[in-house]
This record gives sequence, structure tokens and C-alpha cells, in this order.
Amino acid sequence: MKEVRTRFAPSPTGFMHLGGLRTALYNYLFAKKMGGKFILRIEDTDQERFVEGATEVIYDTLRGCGMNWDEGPDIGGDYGPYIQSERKSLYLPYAQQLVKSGHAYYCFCTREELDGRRAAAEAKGEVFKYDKHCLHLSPEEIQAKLDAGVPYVIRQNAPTEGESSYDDLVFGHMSFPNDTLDDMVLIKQDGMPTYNFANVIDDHLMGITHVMRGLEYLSSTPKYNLLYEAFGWEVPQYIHLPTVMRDATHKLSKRDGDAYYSDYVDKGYLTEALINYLALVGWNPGDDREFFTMDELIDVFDVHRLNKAPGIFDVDKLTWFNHHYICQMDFERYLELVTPWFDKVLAGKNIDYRRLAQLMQERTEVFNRVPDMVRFLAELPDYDVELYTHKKMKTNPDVARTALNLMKPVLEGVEDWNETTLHDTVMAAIADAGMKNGAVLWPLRIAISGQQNTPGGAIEIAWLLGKEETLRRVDDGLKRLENA
RNA sequence: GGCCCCGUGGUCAAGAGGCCUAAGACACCGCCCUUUCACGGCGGCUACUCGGGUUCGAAUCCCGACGGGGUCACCA
Repeated sequence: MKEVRTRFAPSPTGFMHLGGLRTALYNYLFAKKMGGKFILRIEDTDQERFVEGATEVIYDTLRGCGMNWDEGPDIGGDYGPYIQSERKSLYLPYAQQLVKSGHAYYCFCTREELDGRRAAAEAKGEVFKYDKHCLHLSPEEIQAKLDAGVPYVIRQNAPTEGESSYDDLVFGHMSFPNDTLDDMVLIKQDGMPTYNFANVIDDHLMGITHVMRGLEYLSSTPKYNLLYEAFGWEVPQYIHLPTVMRDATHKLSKRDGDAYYSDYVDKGYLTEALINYLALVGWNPGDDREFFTMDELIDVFDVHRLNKAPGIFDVDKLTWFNHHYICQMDFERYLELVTPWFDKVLAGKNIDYRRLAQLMQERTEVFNRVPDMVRFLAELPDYDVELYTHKKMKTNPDVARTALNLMKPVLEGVEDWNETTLHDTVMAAIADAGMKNGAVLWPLRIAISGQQNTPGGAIEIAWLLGKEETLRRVDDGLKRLENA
């Protein structure tokens, strides 16, 4: 059996769209699963859109996600170059070959003429389709225009009758009436190939066996097939992928800041969580497993389990995956990753990051939520004494006053400020006073944190804060309770 | 609008004519655990878009409607 070769062919826009990333993922998984090759090709024929450093974004994202290509611009291969702009001289001869065989023709219509005809068609409520006007030019007329240097494009000569069909591995048998096929431009006026043409030529020249790409190409595929057939080339297997949506009616978009890989990385999502989740939007392993490493994905991946229906990207589920991966990760790595987020609000505050990280790791869902969770350590937030009321803990402002008055001397008496001593001393004092743990610890935690939810309990927070600050906050709490 | 695709709970999804009074996960709600939250445990809520067929029997097959998406560039 022939070696499977898939490719990911992004345009260097400077950003990696999540839909594109998922396409890359599936291409990678399929190639690896089949023991084949995964090729990276950069489609930069549109020079106007050139963005500095954009190819590096593609390289970094793919590598960062663990998808290493077997052939590509930076590592070479037997079918290079892998950057389309470096291949530009290659396409014209192929187009001319099609002109000779009658599968394409020169077109001298100007953009203005075309726009006019398009507008006229639309005015009549019709769909504009190139009318093959230039197909009927005589050889002499064509040669004369060519000799005179009249600008031209080369168009595909698509059939107008019958129908074209092909089999898609996901969508099954696809059939389209030929009269809906437009004579698409193959070579632009500037001599450069259109994306549509370059794609076919490159895929063939690079020996691509399976073309896996977004659904948007589903209906233009017949035109590509016509090209393959005109050249007498083998048509690749097609695997079109359903769209990744933001909600039922919208795609993930740049404007909403929810479309790019970097948007999520910046917020504090882990690449392994992103990849794991993305793999499951539009595909499933057929059983209940949800957590997969890249190797495990390769092992279980099967194109037949790809879904046809579009999938909505659910940030909550992604967050759940992220939380899972954060909990699983090595503590030292967590500490390293969380430190910059601590720094945003705790820099210079003399807080023990290591201990705080221990308390925070299993409570971290997404890193960008960390600052708000630990900010109270830097500065006591203003809070309402109502926080001292908690039914289950059997506390209210009165109980809280008693509790804090009980705790104040106890804490002042703690010489060796460490968690064990703190814990034992505090618990003993509560027992001696005959109070409930919750009735004392709840008010204490509120007084020193100023908020309802905190990472860790009263003892841990008191230790993190240090004796001086803890006592200062207890006094502050007492003062608030007096006024209440 | 033409052509094409899709349609199981709020979301991802299993389901390929009887195993479906439809799995699992996320989210949500309740209870338990707990010095808060989180974690964990237990339980709950919510779905086959609709209408016709075919069949002894349909979420599964067919037709239609409706809904959503894609595509109709010298952009990729």
C-alpha cells in the first residue's frame, strides 16, 4: 500500500486559528496513525497579506503542541520548496499545458467588464457565472492580443453539462451539477497562480494522498478533480472537516477574541488541554475515554469516527480539561507557571510562593483567574461584616467578635509562627473555650482574608500573612464588628 | 437566491431497524464530606426539529417542511 502523506497548508497570517489547529491535528494524527508523513507547506502567494514573523508563529504553535512535520520549509524534504512563493515559476507551464489540451483558456476580460456583468446579473437576481466569453476567441485573435501585450488570466474550462462527483471519507458520496461550476481563474494577471490552482499542483507534486481540510472546500472540490483528471493525475482521497463554531450560528472569530490559539495560551490554558479538547470537537474514540496524550490520540485515531455536524467550542469543557491537567502536573512545573501570575499582584509582598502554590494548584482552573484569587494576601479587601454570618458554621457578627477576641491573645502568644504550632495552638484554644471549630475558624478566616472563598483555611492564610499582618487584620476585623 | 452539507439534552457526544421507557462527559441543581471554596462521593434536571411514509417494529431507511451552516473573487 502506498505511503500516506497528509499536509497542513496554512497562510501566514500571524495567528493560528483553532479550527486550523484542529485541521493540523487531524492531519498529523492520521498520518502518524497510518505510519505516513505529515507535511507542512506555507501558502503565501498573497504578498499583500504578508506578515512579518508569521511563519514562526506557525512553527512555534505546531511544535509547541507536539506536532512535528516530516517535511517542511525549515527542515526540507524531497518535494521542496515548501513555501509557495518560492515555487511561483512552476505553475504557469502547467496552466499552459491545460490551455493546449483545451481544459483551460486565455481570458482578456478586464475586472471592470467582469464587475459590470456581475452587477447586471445580480440586478436581475441571477447568480453570476463567467460566460466563457473568451473561450470563443479565435486562435488569431488570442495570438494578436498576446502579442500586443494585453493583460490576461488563464481560466479553467469547466463542463456545463452532466455532473461531477467524488467520495469523501467523512461526507460520503458528493455530487454536483456541472452547470454550477464556474470557470475559475488558474493564473492571475500578475502571473501568480490562484490558491485553487497552486493547491492542486502542489498537492500532486508533493505526493499528497489524503487531503484533509475545512468544509469550505467541499463544494469547490469538483473543480479541483477536473484539474487532476485533465492532467491525468490520481485524485487524492478527500476528508472534509466540519466547522468549529462559537455558537450555533457563529464561527469562532477574531473580533470576539475566541478564535486563536494564542488567545487561550495568553489566558492561561495549557497546550495539552487545548489539544486534548480540540481533538474531541468533531471526533471521538468510540468509548468513554476523554483524556489523551498525543501518542494515545495517534493510537486511537480513526477517520471513520469523524463527525459531520459542526461542533461548538465549549470553553467550560476546555476549562475542565485545563483544570485536570493543572492538577496532574508536576508541582515544580506548576510553581514555575503560576509564579508570573502571582507576581501580578504579590510582587514584593514577601509571600511564600511555594506554600501558596501548594494551596492553589488544585484550585487553579485557568491561570488568569489566579491574581484575583490571591490578591487579598497583598491587601485586605474592604468587606461587609455580613460575611461573618454563616448559618452552617453557626456564626454571626456577635459570635465573630467573641471568636476574634479569643484568637487575638492566642495568636499574639505564638512564638514560633509555623503552621503546625499555629494549628495546634488555635485548635486547643477553641477546645478550651468550648466553641465549635467553625464558629471560630470562619470568623478568623474572614477577618484575615476579607472574603468568603480563599485558597486554604484560616491557619494556612495566617501563616502566609505572617504574625504581624495577621494580628493587624484581626484588629481591623474587631473594629469593623464594633461599628456594626 | 442557486448549488452543497448538517440536524440526539444548554454543550460535546454514544447510537449503523428490535439490546433505547436513549450511554457517558461538561455545565447546572440538591445532598454528603469539610474551618470557606475547590477536590471527592451520591442523586437529580434536560434530548432523538417537525410532518408524512416504508416496516411486525425507526433516533436509526425514504420523502417533504423547518432550522442552521458552507459556497458562489484575478482571497486563501
